[in-house]
Amino acid sequence: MTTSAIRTASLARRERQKAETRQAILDAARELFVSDGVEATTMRAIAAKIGYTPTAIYHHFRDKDALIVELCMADFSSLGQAMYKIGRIEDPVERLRRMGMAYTDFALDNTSQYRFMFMTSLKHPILDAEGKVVTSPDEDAYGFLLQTVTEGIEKGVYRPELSDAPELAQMVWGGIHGIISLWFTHCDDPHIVFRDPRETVRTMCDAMIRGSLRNSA
Amino acid sequence: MTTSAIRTASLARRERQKAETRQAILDAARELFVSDGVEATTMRAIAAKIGYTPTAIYHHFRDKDALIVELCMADFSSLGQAMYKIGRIEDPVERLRRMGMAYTDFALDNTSQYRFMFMTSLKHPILDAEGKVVTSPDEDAYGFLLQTVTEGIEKGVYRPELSDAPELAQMVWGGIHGIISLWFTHCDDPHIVFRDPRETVRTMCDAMIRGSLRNSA
DNA sequence: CACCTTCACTTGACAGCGTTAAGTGAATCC
DNA sequence: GGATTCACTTAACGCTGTCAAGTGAAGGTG
Repeated sequence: MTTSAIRTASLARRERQKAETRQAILDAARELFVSDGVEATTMRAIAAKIGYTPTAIYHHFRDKDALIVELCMADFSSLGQAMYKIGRIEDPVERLRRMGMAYTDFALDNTSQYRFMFMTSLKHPILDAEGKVVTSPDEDAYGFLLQTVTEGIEKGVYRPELSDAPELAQMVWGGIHGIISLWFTHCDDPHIVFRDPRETVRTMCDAMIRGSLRNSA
Repeated sequence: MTTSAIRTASLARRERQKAETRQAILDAARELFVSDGVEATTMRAIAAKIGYTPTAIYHHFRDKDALIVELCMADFSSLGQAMYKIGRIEDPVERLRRMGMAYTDFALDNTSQYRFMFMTSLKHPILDAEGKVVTSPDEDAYGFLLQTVTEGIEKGVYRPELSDAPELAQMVWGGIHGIISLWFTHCDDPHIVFRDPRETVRTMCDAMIRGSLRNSA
């Protein structure tokens, strides 16, 4: 074994060890984050869970936001996968409907992640290791949505006045997001009897799509 | 002047003075709250603005949430007034549409208040002086919405499968809320070109209502 | 082998937050 | 004139995210 080979081997081990602690931080953070939510998850608690001091975390993540963003990004890949499957549906209208329901399922199954990614304003844009702005999975999902409504517009299935793809996409996304987020923040409100958000979303999708189609069936 | 008259007079003065400080706290808090948002508004900053110590505030308000809830309640009366005017519109469908737009205008004109009341989970239910749960103006507005969709259902203007008033109300409320809240949290996102939320809401209301009517025009 | 460097991690703090128990002093009451 | 009330202050508590400086083991190099 040459000296350079030894160097690279030990370097590799060091990096592997660092990656292991990094992963340990992520695992501990995920557990707390999912069970307690963002704000109740403290750097001190994460550190204690893996037997480090809080400051150790800062050698692996810029700040708390960066740590949690990384957590969420990993979970969001499952949304991406669901969207990918749905992408094979030919009819852009049926695809849109299915995307809406998949999005809803994801939100209700990953409440902490959803709350953080879509109901919080981040301090910093998401950056990768080289400092470039990252295209996160939720933006992939948005691109997917945009493409789906664009296809519908191009096929002429929507009413002529609904020709703006971003507006249409934001209408659908916003609408679904609203039912979900209102439910998250207000489902304990004693004054309001909340309906199952999944059913309300379904009703909304049906109504919104029916009202957007050219030949309103 | 009898002794009891003196007593009530001085009592009244004391109470008036206390009410004045209370109002001063509210005024200072509103200014900071509107310009900086909830989280950036600290008890210490409010107190400094009126020349008191932070603890003084706790003689007038249970905690920070209670103070801000009271602020918001006052501002929400303008939404209530707008709703009241709209209530005179005969056609429940047109009324619904107008309510949606009034709600949107209110949200975009009172962003801090809206964010706090609808995008935050409160720790405690809102209580009045006697400790009873308060019916806040936003719940009045919800009741208004509920009544409007109920009227539409009773008049038979909506499709027969849309017979659940709470679901319909939550669909409309949630839909509008989603566009607004998504815009609040993500309008600075470099990946997404956001359309004017007012226009997106209008498009959504048109589509949702058209898709909900029995004789889809 | 001995010295030097690297760097993951710790120590000990800082400034800020919401909140509270105890104290003060002026106004009020009897 | 002494007792009482109470709006407000003082001084702290425990918590947060975060950082500058230090430590010590591992690895590199003469």
